[in-house]
Amino acid sequence: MNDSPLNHSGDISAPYLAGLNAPQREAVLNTEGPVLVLSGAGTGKTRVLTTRLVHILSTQRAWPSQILAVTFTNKAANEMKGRISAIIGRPVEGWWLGTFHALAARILRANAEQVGLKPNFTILDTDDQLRLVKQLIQAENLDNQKWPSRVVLGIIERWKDRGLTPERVTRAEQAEVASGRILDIYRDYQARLATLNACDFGDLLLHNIELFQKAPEVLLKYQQQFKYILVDEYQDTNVAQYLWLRLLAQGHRNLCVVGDDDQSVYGWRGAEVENILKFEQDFPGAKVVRLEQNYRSTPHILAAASGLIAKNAGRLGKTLWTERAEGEKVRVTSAWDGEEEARQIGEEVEALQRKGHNLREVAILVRAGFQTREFEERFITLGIPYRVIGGPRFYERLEIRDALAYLRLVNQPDDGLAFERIVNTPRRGLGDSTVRRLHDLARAQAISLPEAARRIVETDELKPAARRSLAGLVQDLARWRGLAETMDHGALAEIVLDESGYTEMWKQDKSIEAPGRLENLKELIHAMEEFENLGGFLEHVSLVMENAESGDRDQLTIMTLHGAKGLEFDIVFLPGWEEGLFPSQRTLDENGLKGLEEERRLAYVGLTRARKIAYVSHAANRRVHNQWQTGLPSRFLAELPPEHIERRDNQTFHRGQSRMFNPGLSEGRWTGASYMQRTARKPPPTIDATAVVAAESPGRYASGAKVFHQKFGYGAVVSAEGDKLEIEFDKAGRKKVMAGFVVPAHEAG
DNA sequence: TCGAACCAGTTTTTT
DNA sequence: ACTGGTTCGA
Repeated sequence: MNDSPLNHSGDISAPYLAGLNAPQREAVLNTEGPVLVLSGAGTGKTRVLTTRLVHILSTQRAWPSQILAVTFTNKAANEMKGRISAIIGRPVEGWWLGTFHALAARILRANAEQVGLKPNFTILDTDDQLRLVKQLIQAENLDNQKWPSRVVLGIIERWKDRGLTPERVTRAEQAEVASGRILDIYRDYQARLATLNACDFGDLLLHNIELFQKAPEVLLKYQQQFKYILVDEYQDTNVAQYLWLRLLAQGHRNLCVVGDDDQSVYGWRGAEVENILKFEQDFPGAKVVRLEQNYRSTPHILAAASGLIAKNAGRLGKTLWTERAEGEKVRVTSAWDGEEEARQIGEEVEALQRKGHNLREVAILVRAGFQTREFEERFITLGIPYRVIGGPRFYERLEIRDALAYLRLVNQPDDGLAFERIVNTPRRGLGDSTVRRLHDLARAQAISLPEAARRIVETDELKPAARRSLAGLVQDLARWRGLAETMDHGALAEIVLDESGYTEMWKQDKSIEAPGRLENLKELIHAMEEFENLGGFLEHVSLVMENAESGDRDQLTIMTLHGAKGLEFDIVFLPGWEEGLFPSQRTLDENGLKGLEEERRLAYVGLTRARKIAYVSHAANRRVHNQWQTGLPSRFLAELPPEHIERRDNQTFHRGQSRMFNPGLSEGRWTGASYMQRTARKPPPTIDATAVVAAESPGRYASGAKVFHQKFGYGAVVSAEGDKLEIEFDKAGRKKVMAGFVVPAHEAG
């Protein structure tokens, strides 16, 4: 079936093709050979993806089992499933449609022995990973202060993202981090995972790759099976995922990747924009389709976003256009501090409400999680219903992880990490010293921790009390395992939590969270009932667990820019556009220009979420970690094309504002940490209009001039450079301050 | 073994 | 300011 799809006259008139524009059709109909679909924001990407799958299926090019469709998130996978089943009129069954990790896990379960795992291997959660790494750091006598487990795990994960097993980490690279000590940890870590019959998320991919290399016949089988491969959000793939795809795609070479290089915002966790940038080289003869017609935003929003992203170098380049009516310009406002910014947005939201806008269609997109607080506080006082997306997930909660640890132990008797987690929860008098003993024994005998427990209770190694207690636990576990043979897993879970005393522990607990935790445990058991067996449930938990979506009530959404990728709203507020916060100083420090470009893409993502109106704002002062900082307007503000934005400065602030915008922000004159200065501890007062007006005439502060600052009090100018003053304050010491925020001392009042 | 006292580190997040 | 982790003393 290698002739052009266009020869199939039936294709063109198929009902599912109706309403697609020309490039979209091309993306759907070019089924053979490598295809790169560059889909800008709001160009109907998901529609193209699903239609393409339906097309392949309904022209009988392949069976569902011969199509591999890969997404990053379960949400995306579920959405795709839902849309496909809506078109084909039956549930999506027998498809290979899922996340990279879920699909890789499926392949790995079927071939686990080939890479030294048992098919019932455990997939570790982040918590397990961290505890493991911490143990290894201590065992290696590495300075825990200098190398916190989170950092070490991060390094290991970045290596894994790049497909580097310990043997493949280069010398140069290992020398960079703690003279190779981290590599030792990495090696230990992998060894421990092997003995635990466990793997982490990165391993799912790496073991697949190893499997494919070790067992070419297995690879061949999958290569032949997957006639068509489809990848969503290709710009977010890391090297390991790329290698995995490349291996699988070498059979039929029908690889279609969809993505947008301008929306690559996950570099910090290993994504490589380069994957999408070099797709045409990797897959010679690749057909490139550009989806550029935007169906989402107004021309002003689109132009503002396009103008901004045009500052990035090394793009594949797209020109988004729309047939939509002009709409409104992007509104830019300023505030004295974060509180005022929240107040302004709150007022605007109320105004929108009065105009009849549904709050479901309003979102506030922030750079960092801590920014949500100010808005929450404001909305509570105003009585505006809201929801914050991105809190702790159900399966990350303490009580859920504990309960799961019990269940994992029933499912996999040698799960050492689960054992360690619950050995003294609830309290059983089995503290550090006992656990250390178990570890020693386990290491000496090369057995698992639970196995060590099973053996040690047969000896007089432990004190009678500890021995009795541990023996009780060992017996319980064995008994539960026996029950698992015959009993429904939901009922079993209840018994386990009951008999272990875990439920009782929370009933006794008088803290305010305890009732909620008991609720969650009930919910957990409820969730289990939907699964065939315990193993299936645990797999689901580690790989496929979703946040329970709160219903679509009439409430506005607060979330991070990262979280908003792929979503859209009528009205979007983008607060906190200040140097240091957005672009984030840390990204700038760590990744330089590359980091800046990623931040800019994030800004682009934010703007393009809006269908009708986008509000951008910044505050001159902001409390971060309870310290007041003075922030300059983000350079991204200066990069928005002026003809597509509308300044909506409130009157008190207007004059000071214009000063803040002007001085050559886009010239990159100021770099690094000087963008944000740490200032005093007390909150800034509301702005005094006279102060701003007074500062209007430039150059009036000569060295030595006495000035007054709202926050710092009186001081003398040390030096002045344009708008930036360095001032020796009487009380607050030497600070760098914008001229707009001081008045001559004699005018202070 | 456990609670109180102290101390460091605070972006983004999925699987 | 707050949290989570570690350390120290009872």
